[in-house]
Amino acid sequence: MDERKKKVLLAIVKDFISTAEPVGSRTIARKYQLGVSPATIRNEMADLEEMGYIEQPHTSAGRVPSDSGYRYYVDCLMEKQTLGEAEKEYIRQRFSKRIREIQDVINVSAELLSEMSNYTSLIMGPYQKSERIKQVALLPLATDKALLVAVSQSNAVSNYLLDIPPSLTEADLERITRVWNSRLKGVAMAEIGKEVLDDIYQELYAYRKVIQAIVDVLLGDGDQSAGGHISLSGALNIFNQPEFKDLDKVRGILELLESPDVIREILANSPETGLSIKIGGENQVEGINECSVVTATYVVDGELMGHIGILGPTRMDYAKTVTLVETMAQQLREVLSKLYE
Amino acid sequence: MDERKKKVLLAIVKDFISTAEPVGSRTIARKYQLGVSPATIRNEMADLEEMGYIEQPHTSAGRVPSDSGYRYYVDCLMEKQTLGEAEKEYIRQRFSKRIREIQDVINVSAELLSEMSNYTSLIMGPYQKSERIKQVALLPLATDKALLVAVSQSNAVSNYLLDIPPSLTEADLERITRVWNSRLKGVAMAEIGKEVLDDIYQELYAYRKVIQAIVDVLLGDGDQSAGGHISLSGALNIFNQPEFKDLDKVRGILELLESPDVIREILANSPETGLSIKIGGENQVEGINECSVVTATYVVDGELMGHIGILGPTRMDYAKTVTLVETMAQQLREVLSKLYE
DNA sequence: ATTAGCACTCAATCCGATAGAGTGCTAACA
DNA sequence: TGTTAGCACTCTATCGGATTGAGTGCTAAT
Repeated sequence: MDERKKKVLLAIVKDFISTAEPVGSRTIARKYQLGVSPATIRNEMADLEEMGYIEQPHTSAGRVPSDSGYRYYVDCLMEKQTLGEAEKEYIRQRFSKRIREIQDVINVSAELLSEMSNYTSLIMGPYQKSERIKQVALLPLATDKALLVAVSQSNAVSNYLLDIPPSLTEADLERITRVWNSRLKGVAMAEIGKEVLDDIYQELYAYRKVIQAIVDVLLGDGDQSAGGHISLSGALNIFNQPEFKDLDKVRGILELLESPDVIREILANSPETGLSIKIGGENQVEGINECSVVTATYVVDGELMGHIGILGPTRMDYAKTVTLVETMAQQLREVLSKLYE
Repeated sequence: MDERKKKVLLAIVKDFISTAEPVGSRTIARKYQLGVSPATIRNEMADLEEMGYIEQPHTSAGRVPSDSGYRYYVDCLMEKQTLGEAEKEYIRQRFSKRIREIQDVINVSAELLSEMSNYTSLIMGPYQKSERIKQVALLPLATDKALLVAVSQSNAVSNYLLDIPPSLTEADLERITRVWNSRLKGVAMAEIGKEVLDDIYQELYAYRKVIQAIVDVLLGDGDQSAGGHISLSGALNIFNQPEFKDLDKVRGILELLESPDVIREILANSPETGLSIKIGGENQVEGINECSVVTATYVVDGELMGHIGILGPTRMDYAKTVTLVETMAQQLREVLSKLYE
């Protein structure tokens, strides 16, 4: 892979990303100064095609990057980009209001990501398990039902209806709450292990069933199945992409995005740390083989809180998308840390 | 409007609803036994067109019902329909589980409506204002923040973050809660008028600011702007409609449906009681002039709780849709009444 | 009043010609 | 040996014209 081939590949990828049209040798020679004639470029292109980096939709069309072409671009050719001052200012401004609980932060982030990228943004989290309990309360609703209210460090509130033995009085509930709060304030959900519980059991042996129910509900899939809340924004941006001018394709994608489980799967197999870029067929999830996904995680206090990502066509503006995802993950870390202090 | 014209119009509407193709005189003569020749039907059709009930996409095409044509069909020609036993059973079965709080009921209803109609279902409610308060609680989160938890008669839980004066102690909060619950249990939100409040103010004069904040948040747009929660299901069903095989049309509708406010507007101007059918241009909302909306309200205990509706193309199966909406509104009334007892 | 017959209209479909973009190959050139 | 100009070739997209077929409106006969 000599220098000139790289330049040609870079030109093809860039041009195709911005025009969505197969790019020919003449175009490259004209728009990108390589100092060689179209014929030479054609030779290089033939080589690149043989290497699998580009392909031809049909004999007399220009070349289009293949998945591996994009991969090579992303790994070796792409120049880092940084957000403009105006964009940074816009982000700051959007984060400057309405931030009381974590869900506000998540929603704003999702909107920002999709607005600024023109693709679809996905955010998963915060994960119940990495949250610290700030407070719980049990409100009696009926003789056999109570409402469990759990507030996390980040002011996320969860409610669960609990079935309780009718014998429990209001005073009982208050006592459970009092003990629980005194022992478990600030403890991460995941750490509510047996040791901690034993402590409480000792004191509240009579109520062990209720305690167990509370633990189950807090740890388990009380709210959502594994993976926390899903926010999605800009799903309809896919209508902007010329490669999705086909009704069935659009429908397929939109149907996938309707399922939180699919979104969890899309986001889930990205690494714990750093950025992940999945290009076209690299995606495990069936049905988004013409899409790429850029994901990152956000971490607070050393705990993995969730994943964020952008989904767009394989012909996405990787440089910009990567910058956006990175910036936003960073923003999330900062804003959430403040919220947690 | 003689008898035969009605028959011809009915045939046109029915045929177009089921085939989505303009219907010609020959088709009518063949498929619907009117005992007359195509030529006669053509004459009737010319008359019907002059009356504005049908129109021609172009000279050599068949006829298509106009908005007024559908209107006449709905008002005068449509035969009532009733759900099959299998369908009723399916509804019963879907309602037989997971019903603990009102939102469960709403979600199941929305899914059922869209599944069974193949159109898009919209549900608004329950309205905060018609809910009765079962219980409130104030949990201290920080020195200047408290969580207000309000549980309604139907076990709907709402959470609000309140800013409170740092001077308030935990005991203060408990006292407010106790007085509030003893005075206002079972009172409808809308009835928290000045008289009731005066009563509380008297007892808790020192806390009047907090009380006022609570009232504001419960009554006002604490949660959503006027109109309660919005559930939507089956938005992608419009991909099934041949008249929406155009990307831009689909996009337009889907964009509208992304906005809760638009949905509120669509549902809002339907009458307090009974069924409403808005056909095409009869809809006030810009952008759904090629759609029809069938709506009804659900009422519990004499209180208007919310609106439900189905949105589909003007060429919708009105008979079936009406039956579905009516059935579901009835179901909602029943299930919710049980939930409230 | 109804109907058969017929001329007419118009969208949709198919077909062939054309234009244009782009390639690969060959031969010439530095 | 690498580069380039030239050229024949391929394939898609587009456009116009002919054809088809469904359906109408009108007229004249029943």
